[in-house]
Amino acid sequence: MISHKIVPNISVDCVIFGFDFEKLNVLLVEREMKDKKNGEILIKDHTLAGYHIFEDEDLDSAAARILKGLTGLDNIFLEQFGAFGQLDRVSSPKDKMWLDYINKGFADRVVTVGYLALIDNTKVTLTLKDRNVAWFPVSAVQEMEMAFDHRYLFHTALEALQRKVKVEPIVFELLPDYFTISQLQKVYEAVLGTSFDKRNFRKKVAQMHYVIPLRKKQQGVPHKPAQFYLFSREVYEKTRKGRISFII
Amino acid sequence: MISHKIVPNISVDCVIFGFDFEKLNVLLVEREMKDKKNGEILIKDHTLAGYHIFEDEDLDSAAARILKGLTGLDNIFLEQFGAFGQLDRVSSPKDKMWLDYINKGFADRVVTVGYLALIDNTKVTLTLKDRNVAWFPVSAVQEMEMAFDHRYLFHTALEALQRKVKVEPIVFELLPDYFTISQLQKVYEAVLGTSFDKRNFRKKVAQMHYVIPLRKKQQGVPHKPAQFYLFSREVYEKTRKGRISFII
DNA sequence: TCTCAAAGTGTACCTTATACACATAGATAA
DNA sequence: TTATCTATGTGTATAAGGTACACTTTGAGA
Repeated sequence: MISHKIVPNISVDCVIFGFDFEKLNVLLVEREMKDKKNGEILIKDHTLAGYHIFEDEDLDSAAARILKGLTGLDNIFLEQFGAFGQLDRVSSPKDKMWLDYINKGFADRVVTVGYLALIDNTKVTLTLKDRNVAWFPVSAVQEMEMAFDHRYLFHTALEALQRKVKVEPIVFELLPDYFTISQLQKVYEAVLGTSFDKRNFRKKVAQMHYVIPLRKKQQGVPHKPAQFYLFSREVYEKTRKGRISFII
Repeated sequence: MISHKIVPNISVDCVIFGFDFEKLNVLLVEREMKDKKNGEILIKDHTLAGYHIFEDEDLDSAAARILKGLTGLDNIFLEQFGAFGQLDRVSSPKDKMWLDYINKGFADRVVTVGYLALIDNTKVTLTLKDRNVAWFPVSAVQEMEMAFDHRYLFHTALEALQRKVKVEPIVFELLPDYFTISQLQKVYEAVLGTSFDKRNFRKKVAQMHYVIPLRKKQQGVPHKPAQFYLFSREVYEKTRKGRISFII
């Protein structure tokens, strides 16, 4: 195992979104610091999954490394949503105390690059069991204690996700390979915080030729079983319409 | 005048777009290095407007500083389009030689944050007169020698611009305060590399209530004088429709 | 007053968006 | 075996927006 030198003033933070067929969640790491003498809890809050980059890796690799370390998953949808370099972003008293405490040679001034990750919840739930890492509903984040500027990063990531979802077929990254139309509708609703008419939604899906029905249905559900579909990126690329319709 | 310490491994690069009522242009800086003895030209190419950030400024300020230094302009539209940290982005032989030559204490490994700037050409043409800085048609960049990974940054910026233009009213940043509908159409065409039907375009503009006709017309033109319009961000904010129409 | 050049205008057709209510399949329990 | 439950799955009418297409108008300058 090679040990890598970190770049003390550049980091990568991942906002990892997951969908549990009900709501949108985000993966957060618990941060806890106790007084060495009396065990009093001095810090207890949450951070995004992030770390400094290594001298011999590029930004995307750093993000992928962090994601793999946390979830065990490779080949995850991962995309930058911004770089953040406010002078005071790691310098609240609490955060300074934390940086002293862990003492890893990070700089006072750190520019971080934010990455947005989308993962299929069903693939990762188990892996996390015994770590200080957990899923939280996106709606809960606003009331949580967050380290550094991570609440802000989170919001920026969510906004980026909402923007992208309307323009690129990325919700599929949040679903398993096979999914039903209702599930697809629910992801859109969860991400955008809206709701759609079922019939109109299905009409739209019918025009997405890259959402392909399978010869497979749900089994064992106490109601009419739903048909499964899959997303074909190949068909998407071939049939995408470069519609120019600028905003009014 | 305070002298600032630079951060040796973080920089900001600005892709500055301008529009001359004909085509889209980009502002580039000429880079030249001559052999100290015989005067032979060893490097002659172009770079984006960029520099390392200072220890006491954030990313946005660094970009604004660079823009101001080059154009003399404040309050310019400026938006990140990505962070770039490939290991080899500043390490071609030519670029290494250049970094040795200017010898400013930059690191071998530099992460840069790309900023996209949009400016009204008419405001800046004069200021640049006697500098090694000039406008180049966007279409010419692919055949130009470019330093570092600046051609790639440029392309990424252009794509980001094309995406944003469809979704946000930012083309107005490329026009003077008063403009005609034809000029507006030409910016869209120049940015997107397409052309539109005049009547349909005007119908669209008629629905953009934030493009407001003035009691003012062109003068001295050898044809029917066009009416001037202005862009009102205030009206835009109030009347924008949050249309959700995800892509098929 | 004629010419030139770009500005400015309208209509018909097609595609997409929206609003809205009931029948269907399979599992479970009586 | 029949009834009940629950989420799936379907169609139509209207409004809004997109697209294709050709001629008239204004003012400057010759």
